[in-house]
Amino acid sequence: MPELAEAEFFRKRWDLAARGSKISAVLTHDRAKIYRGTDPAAVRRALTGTRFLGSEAAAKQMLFRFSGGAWLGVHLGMSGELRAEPPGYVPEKHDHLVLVTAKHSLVFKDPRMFGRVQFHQGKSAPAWWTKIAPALTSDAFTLESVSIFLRRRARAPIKAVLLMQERFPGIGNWMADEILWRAAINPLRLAGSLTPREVRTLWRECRHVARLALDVIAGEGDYLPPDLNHHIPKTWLFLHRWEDGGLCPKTKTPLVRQEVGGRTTCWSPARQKLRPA
DNA sequence: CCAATTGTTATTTA
DNA sequence: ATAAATAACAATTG
Repeated sequence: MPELAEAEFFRKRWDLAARGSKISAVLTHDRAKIYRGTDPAAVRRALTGTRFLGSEAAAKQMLFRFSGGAWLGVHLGMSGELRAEPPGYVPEKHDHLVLVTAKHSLVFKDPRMFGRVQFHQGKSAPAWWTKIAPALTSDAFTLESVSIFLRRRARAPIKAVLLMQERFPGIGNWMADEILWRAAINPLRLAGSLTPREVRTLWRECRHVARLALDVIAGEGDYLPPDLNHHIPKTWLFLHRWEDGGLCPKTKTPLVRQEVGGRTTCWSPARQKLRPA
């Protein structure tokens, strides 16, 4: 489920519920694959008794910071979610990690277990966090960096290239389709075939969709929408991409679905032509 | 039983 | 050797 805006949504859920609180207990499903490379017993030991100091989201990941130099990383994979439950919550089958505070139980649920928990103890943030590419909304995400990247991936479909996290951190399947639809670029076009004008439009729409998605899905300030898709406007491709007989919100013509870059891709043939106009 | 799912990574192919 | 395509991972749902 989660792409960049969803990661921010779930981060805020834990943060607004329990930032500043003491962790009184940590519950783990020790056999769960989300702990690959991490020892759940060590996480329990290290976090119990600490205070939850703050958090950040970047790309599709979240970093939670605790007193004593403890850092908890969460990647939600395909089916992960974070919730804040009342105290006394009893973990269910797929609740692989629960941080207990006086007022809430912070739950990480992930049925498919493509998600991941990482842990680090130290003064500064761990390398697996700091090496994440600069955010789409930051000044470091430049037109030139996109242009160079597209040239290096010239023979791959642009849809597949947008999914590459080392240049487009946090873009997943639906965001890639939304960006290409807004930019009026066919997902099958090879990255190296885009005109300089198209590359600029694509770059601008990456930033635009990232900003819109963050505002609409994760809210602003201390406001958190009641659920992920609560405020998504009908004008977005997002709300029509899985409908049977779905229509393009801009052209009112039928949408098409086809596998591109290994993912089911939705686009509007009337708007996104194979040959540039 | 078959196919599907908003992700990542190892392996295979070109 | 490099880059792109494919399979695999796991669980659930239709």
